Parts: sequence; structure tokens; C-alpha cells
Amino acid sequence: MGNTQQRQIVLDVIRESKGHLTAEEIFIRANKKRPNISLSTIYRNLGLLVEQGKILSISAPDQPTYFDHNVTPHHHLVCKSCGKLEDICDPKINVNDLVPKDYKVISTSLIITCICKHCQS
Amino acid sequence: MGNTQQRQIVLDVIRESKGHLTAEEIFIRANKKRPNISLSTIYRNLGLLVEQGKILSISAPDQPTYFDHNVTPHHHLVCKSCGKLEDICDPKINVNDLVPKDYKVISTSLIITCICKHCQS
DNA sequence: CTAATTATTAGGAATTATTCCTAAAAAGTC
DNA sequence: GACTTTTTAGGAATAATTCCTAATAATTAG
Repeated sequence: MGNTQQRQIVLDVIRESKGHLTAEEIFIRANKKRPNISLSTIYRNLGLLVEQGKILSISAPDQPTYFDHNVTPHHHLVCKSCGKLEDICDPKINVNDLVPKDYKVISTSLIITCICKHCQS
Repeated sequence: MGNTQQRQIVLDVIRESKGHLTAEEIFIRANKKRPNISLSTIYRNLGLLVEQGKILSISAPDQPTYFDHNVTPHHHLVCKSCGKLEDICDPKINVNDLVPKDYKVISTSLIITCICKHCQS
């Protein structure tokens, strides 16, 4: 029932990073810890870890999928220009109120596309 | 400054559909109105129309990008199992409050992944 | 209106992100 | 320790999207 070495490495890489990583970045970092780990192993385990609720996947428009170690409810701000992804932690918005009763919520994703301060100049 | 024929057809196809279409579906429908229109023309014009705020693009996890004729603020419910995409029109949530002042908001996207009634059985 | 300039197109190649396949290795079970 | 199940590496395949190029269409200037 424990994680395989490879699965643990994927999880470690994500948790060690404070930010948000793409599958490709995770692959590169995991490869340093365990050469020959394969990209399909990365993808398979990312899928499993998301399923298990241990990580979060973030799909923003025109961006590759990012993976996030932070699984507590929060939202995201993505800069359309440089792609930088930032967290917004604000419990004010309770998304569940919006969902009809006969639907079972799996996850929610609020992404705000913007131009960040740096890219406005 | 007017739309080219091709661009107008892309817009028409989206507006004529009440639902949400993928680029591929738009391509098939546009091709009926104008054979030989090319897929890259579809993509280029979808990009432009999104830029101009005439349509909306929706990126949900594990789904192709959908395009929406409805540009008034609303949210989306996507079924993880069958992929069906539905609108939620509810103004209760005001996302802009969450954004730091020095960021310029381009668009917001709230997507709730769920299992729809039909897929729960 | 016609020539020059600019934008857009079709078609296909290329790229990117992701999934699928298979035989070998590892892990878990009895 | 043999059997069963799961996972792996590696690469091929697929899907979605972007890029490239020469030809065409639209716009502007004269």
C-alpha cells in the first residue's frame, strides 16, 4: 500500500517546491533524484496523486497543466503575459453553494487571468 | 475592419450553437458552410475572437478547450465522467474582490468538476 | 479605378502535452 | 520462495495546437 520509490519521488519533488510545477519540470527534478525515471511514470503518478487528493492539478487557459502541493482550498491568479501562477487564499468565496444538490462535487477551480504588475510596464 | 468571411463563419457557428463547442466541432460545422476552410484558420480566429471578447474559452481539466458564445459572467460545471459542460449563472460570487489592486484582470474562470446525476448510477 | 501594402488564408509540417503499449522488474501475498 | 499483481522504463501513438509558406483577399494610397 505504500508508495513506490518513483511515486514517492514525484510527491517529494512537488512538496519540496513551494510553487507550481509542470509535468516536465517535475520530470527534470525527479530525474536528478533517480536517473532513468520515465516521463510516463511521472504522468501516471501525477494522475494517481491527484486522484488521492495529495496534490492538485491546475488547468489555466493557454498554459500547460501545473501541479500544486497545496491541497487546501484556494484560488489562482495567472499572468497572461509571463505565465506566473500565484495563490489567492481567501475563504470568502464558497463555491459549493452554487452546485445543484444532485451533483457530486469532485473539485473546484477558480482561475483569474490577469496582467501582473511586472508585465504592465 | 470587418470580419473576413471565415472569421464570421466561426463566430456564426458558435453563436448558432446553444452549447459549448470544441475547435474540432467548430471546424466540422464551419466546413459545411464553407468547404476547404482550414483547421488553422479556425484556431487563429478562435484566438482573435477570444481576444476581442466576442467569445469565451473554457479550459477544464482533462477536457479539450471549449468555446462559449455566452460572454456574460457565468460559471461552469463539468462532469468528470461524461464531460458534459453546463452553465451556472449566479451573480453571488464576485471574483474581482479577490484580486490585488496592482493586477489587471483579463478574465475569470470558475469551473466545478463533478459527477452529474446521470453518471452517478 | 489601379498599384502597392498589409492581412489572411489553405494546407501541411512541426511541436507540445499526454496517453497507450509491452516486456521486464518490483512489490505484495500465501 | 513461488505465484500474482502492480508498476516500471522506454518508446510509439495520439490529440490538441501552433507554426510556416506561398497564394489570395482585403485595405489603403494615389
